[in-house]
Amino acid sequence: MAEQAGTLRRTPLSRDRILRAAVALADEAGIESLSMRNLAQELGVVPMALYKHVANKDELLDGMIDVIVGEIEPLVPDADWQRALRRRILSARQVLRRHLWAPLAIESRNMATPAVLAYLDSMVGTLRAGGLSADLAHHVMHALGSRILGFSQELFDASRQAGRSGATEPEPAAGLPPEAAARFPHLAEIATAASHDDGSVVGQGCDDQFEFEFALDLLLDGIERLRQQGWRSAHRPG
Amino acid sequence: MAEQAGTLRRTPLSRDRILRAAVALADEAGIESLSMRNLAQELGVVPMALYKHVANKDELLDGMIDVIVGEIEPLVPDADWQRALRRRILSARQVLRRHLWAPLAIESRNMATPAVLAYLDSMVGTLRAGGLSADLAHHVMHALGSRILGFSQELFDASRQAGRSGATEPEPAAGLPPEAAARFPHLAEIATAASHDDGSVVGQGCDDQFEFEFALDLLLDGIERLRQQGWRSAHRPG
DNA sequence: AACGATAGGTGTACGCCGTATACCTGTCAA
DNA sequence: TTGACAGGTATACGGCGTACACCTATCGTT
Repeated sequence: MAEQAGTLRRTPLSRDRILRAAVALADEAGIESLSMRNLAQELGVVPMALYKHVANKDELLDGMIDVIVGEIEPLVPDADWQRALRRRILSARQVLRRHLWAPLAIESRNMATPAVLAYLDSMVGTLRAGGLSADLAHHVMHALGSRILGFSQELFDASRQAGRSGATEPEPAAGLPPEAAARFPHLAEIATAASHDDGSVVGQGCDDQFEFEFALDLLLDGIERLRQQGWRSAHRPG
Repeated sequence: MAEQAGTLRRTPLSRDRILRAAVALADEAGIESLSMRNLAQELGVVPMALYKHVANKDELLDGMIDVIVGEIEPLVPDADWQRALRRRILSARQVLRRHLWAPLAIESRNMATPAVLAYLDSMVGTLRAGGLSADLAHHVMHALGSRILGFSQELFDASRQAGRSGATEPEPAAGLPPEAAARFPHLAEIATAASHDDGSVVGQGCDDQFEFEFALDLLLDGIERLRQQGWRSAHRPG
């Protein structure tokens, strides 16, 4: 392409090009194969060239997170704070479904990039505009936690596996193996409960999107109830 | 100690001794400095010796998780499912506060060890005994997510920092720096809200334990309400 | 037109990491 | 006495992030 002899130069590196390539590589090959060396190769460049544009790998990861935060739908004003928040969070979730490595990356970082802070700030703004006290809004942000960014760490979660290898298809196998089902009867029972048409098991028949919305609405409804009651923090009544 | 000349042999390795040493090392020095080499040195042994007792580093991490799951208080029967669950989850949280590396380790593993499954199974048992349908119990387990194991991934969390380095003291600094407070007014506002006697900011004055219980109770109360309503899943009415 | 600064890509090397493989050695059953 | 075997050792390989010294094309200034 741009690699012909002599005169034609390769398109130059830039922080932005690096970040987008890194996101693409993590999307396709999994976060565990995102190394400075692999990334450089992908860009047709020697590894150390990257360091002219990003300080180190941690900063690269921060930049990648900023890229995907930038993909979240902007805030849509709505008189109903619950609806506005819900909509944006579900948009964030759609973004993360395209970038399965992101939860692990976010979890492993220190989280202080301006893009993330701006996103969080606007979410708090929605809460305040909806009539929540600063006090309550504070606790709500903690309660929602990573759900605000569109993910939650499930304890039995097929997508975690998928997030490492770049597998996009939904992992065919592995509910409870039969001998485990005998040892853990309650897990076996709920594995087949809430299954769908196919009567399949957790990880197969279990609808991630439904589980996410179920938990989200449980929280949002509880919060709205507190707001209506004019909830005030009663702890450490100093 | 047991290292004297000739006759006295060093106390022999064992899987258990390795796991406990690994947990101790992660507790003290942070998970990022838990390498097979460091661990071996800690045990006065050559790195490859460990591989006679654990298959590889991933299995080591699984074993470490099992160790800490074993530290969680056993289930205390209670007529009130909410109280029983709450008590055990808060016990799990106390355990994790002693092992700040654990959330990151758990998050990064594939999660299928029998010890964890047994723990989850007993929690589901509590829900079922409390009158929740298998269906509802299933969704509840997803909704609680990692909170069942006593942690939640906060987005602004000082303990994540602490979880990497082995710092045990609660990280003195770092609320919002002043120029950030100007750019993110809502964050600045809630940072000082819900502060305590000292009027300090998120990460300083913010009471982790309170935030955890606030979110937990929000969920548990919402669930109990659903149970009383005889909630049934209405989605995908196939 | 010549030049020096500078931005950006290169090459080499260091010290970590996990772990495969082969080897040694002390213990104990036969 | 022997020989199998469990468990600790020695060496080595390929990968990682990245420090450091180097080269080179570009461009504003003289």
